Amino acid sequence: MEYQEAKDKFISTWGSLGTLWGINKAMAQIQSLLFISTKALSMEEIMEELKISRGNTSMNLRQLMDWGIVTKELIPGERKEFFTTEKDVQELARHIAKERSRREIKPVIKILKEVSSIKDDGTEKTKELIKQTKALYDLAETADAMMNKIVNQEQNWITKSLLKLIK
Amino acid sequence: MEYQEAKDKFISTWGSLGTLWGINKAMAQIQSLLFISTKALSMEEIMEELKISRGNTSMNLRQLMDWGIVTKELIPGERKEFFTTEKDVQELARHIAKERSRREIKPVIKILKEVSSIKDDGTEKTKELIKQTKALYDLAETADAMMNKIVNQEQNWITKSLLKLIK
DNA sequence: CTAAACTTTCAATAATTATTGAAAGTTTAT
DNA sequence: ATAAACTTTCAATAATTATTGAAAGTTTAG
Repeated sequence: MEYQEAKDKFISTWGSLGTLWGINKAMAQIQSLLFISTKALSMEEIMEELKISRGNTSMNLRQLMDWGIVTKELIPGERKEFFTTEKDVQELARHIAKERSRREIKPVIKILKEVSSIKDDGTEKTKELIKQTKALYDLAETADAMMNKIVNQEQNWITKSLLKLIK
Repeated sequence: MEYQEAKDKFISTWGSLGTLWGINKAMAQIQSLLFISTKALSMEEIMEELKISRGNTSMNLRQLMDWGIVTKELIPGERKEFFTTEKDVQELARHIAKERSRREIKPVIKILKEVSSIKDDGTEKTKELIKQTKALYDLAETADAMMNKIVNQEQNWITKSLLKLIK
């Protein structure tokens, strides 16, 4: 496999994975492109490379910046803006996990808490609703806390101990 | 908040969360409904409750069965089929994690391995592609292994206790 | 200040994905 | 074997989501 084929394969795979995780294709592809680029890219270069429109590029770059994984870089003497993504995978994972927790998991946990706190009127169906949503609440809380803990630790400590556990 | 409101809130929240995770709305809603139901439900009851068509119900029940989180239950003397979901949240999480790993994560890991194994032609861009996809590969492998480990903990615990009992 | 260079916005449109419902298929009771 | 009870399939359609491109907005050089 040559460079170009490998590059295209990577970008399209990452793009389709993004879709499954609630991130749209263009957004995931722009991030992939930046991730393997050796230099910051301009909007023009991104459009050209991925064959997407100016508007699409602009909107998705903004979203990536909102997620905190892409940053503008001003190059002296250049009028246009250049973009780079976080290059360290650990840091990237940390950002993504943090955002997903904030945007998706936390709001669900809040609803689960509300639902599991309704007053028990003694009927079987109410008892079941309370019991099951309480169990989900506990699971979601634990999973969320665990994810944040893992993702916020210093790389080596956690990787080492987990690798020990796994192996 | 009364029972009906809490129930609706739970089903719609869970439904919209599903969408974010690559599971469609109807599928997530059917699972939620079964999750808080005190008894197995027929297709008729599910359609009625969620206001969805017969075809939609049938297709999504099948998908849920493919995921291994819903099962058919035959009730003696009844001609129609009844459905239940896994009621234990740990077991549910285990199933979902296992399926996601198999369907989404493993295939991506495979591509990452391929891409990161292209021959190094000495150019900077090839070196960068190899370096970055290799880093992602390591991260994905670790994360996947970790997830499976965590999610299988409960089972291991149970397995261990059972083994003790048997021996 | 003005014009060129560049970015953002957003209504229109395209692409994708979910849903319906009726016909075809299957199973079971008699 | 047949008819009723039930489930599945799938082409048509609806709903949702992504993308375009041109107009409006912004910044900077001169």
